[in-house]
Amino acid sequence: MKSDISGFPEFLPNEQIAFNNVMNTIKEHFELYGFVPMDTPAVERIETLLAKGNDSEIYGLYRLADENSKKSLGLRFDLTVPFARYVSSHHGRMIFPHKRYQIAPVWRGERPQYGRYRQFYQCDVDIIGEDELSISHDAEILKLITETLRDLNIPEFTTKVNNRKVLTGFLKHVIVGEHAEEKILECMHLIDKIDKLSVDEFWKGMEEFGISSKDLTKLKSFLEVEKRGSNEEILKMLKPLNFSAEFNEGVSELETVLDLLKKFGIEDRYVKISTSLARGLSYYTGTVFETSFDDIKDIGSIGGGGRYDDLTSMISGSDKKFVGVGASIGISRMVPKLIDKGLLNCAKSTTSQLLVTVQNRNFIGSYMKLSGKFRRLGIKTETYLQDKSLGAQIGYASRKGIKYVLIANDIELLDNKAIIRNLETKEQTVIRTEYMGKEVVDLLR
RNA sequence: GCGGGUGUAGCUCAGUUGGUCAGAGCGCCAGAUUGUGGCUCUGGAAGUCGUCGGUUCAACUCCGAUCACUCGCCCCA
Repeated sequence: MKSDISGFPEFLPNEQIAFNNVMNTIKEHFELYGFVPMDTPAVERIETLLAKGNDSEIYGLYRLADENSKKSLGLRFDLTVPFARYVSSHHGRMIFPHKRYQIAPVWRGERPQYGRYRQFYQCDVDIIGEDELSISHDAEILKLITETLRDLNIPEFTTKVNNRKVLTGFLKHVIVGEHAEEKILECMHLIDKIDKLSVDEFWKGMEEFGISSKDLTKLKSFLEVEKRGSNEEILKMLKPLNFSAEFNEGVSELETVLDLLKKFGIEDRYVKISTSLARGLSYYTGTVFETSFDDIKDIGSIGGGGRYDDLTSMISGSDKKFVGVGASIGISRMVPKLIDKGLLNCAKSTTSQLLVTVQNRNFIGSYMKLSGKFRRLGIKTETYLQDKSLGAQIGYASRKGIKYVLIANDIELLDNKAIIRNLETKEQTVIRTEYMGKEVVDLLR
């Protein structure tokens, strides 16, 4: 992937087609589950953005042209904050549970590097309810994400699942005193990074939270549970730990979600309990999950999400409570990687199915009319309008990946005859062009 | 925000201690092949060597500045 402006990727035609195919597949799956499209402005008020992110994440701070106005806008850095704002301003006219998806670019003011951009697409799905939302939706979202990724024909992937209450239920008991809440959050983030750190680094970091050595031993065995077997076995080991009521609730929710997934027909191999998974975002309160490729480790996660018990409180002070569960797929990171590795088909530099070649330019109108007949049959058709030899015209089709060319000289044209050549098999078929129907559509498939 | 690297044709890059060093491969265009692409062969177009300044008889080569891109860290998708 090359970008002329650092962090703002651009694709060549064949890559863009591959990217859009991925995006369309995701969109189709989201809609198959009844999620409605949603779009919001690229900018939000700075106050809204700062309610969640920090300054460095907001790429480009724009002040409105009116110098007297104190209002300033910034580019969104995710799709959740705009969604929260949207809900808090339109909830009176929305129907709950509300299911929406949004596939759109976001911008971040971070330094770019491989697999990390300043502009990238997020594919978000969320289900949001007023006051409460069945935990079945957690499983539904996981099912949707799993099926979507599965149907993308990408390499093997696994989704790690956990429940925030499992972690907080434990940590609340071992981290107490001043600033306990912040420390718990920090501690969770450290636990989340356990795979990236060395054993020494990790436990050295843990010491800073003032956890007793007895509790650290507990934590250690707890974190190692995930390495010991199947989800069922892990749950069996977690239950008797009985760290606190909240912990038990988390384990029970985790069990419910996994049980539902089984009932919903999602195979066990796609989902794996990970007791160390927390995810960075602070608003998650229950189920959390994160998906990565099994064999491609250097790009991090390709998607993730979770449950949040209070979406809009960070935006508005209203007493209304909106509970949601959502997920996001990071296609801007995933697609270029798959292209680099040759794991995504990007042989075609065109969406055309047929090229109508032009041999006698005096009949250009007839060729165009003929093209129109194919278009009305739903066949994506190009007419070759440059003054080049037939060989060059076919070469053009071949290089772009157009599978069929139509060849006809003026005599054939007047006789309502044409040759359809399949460039992959070299097969040629003579067709009649006055009344074309299903047989032509089948031929060009 | 902090710390490295690189900048020569559309792309990937080579250019020896400053002195025919402005090159190769791929791609592109044309022809061999007057209705039919990929292969092969032949020929062709294409670069103010990132930019500005300095050192020198001489700079793609050395020095400085600047811009751009890039890789790590932080953070994230």
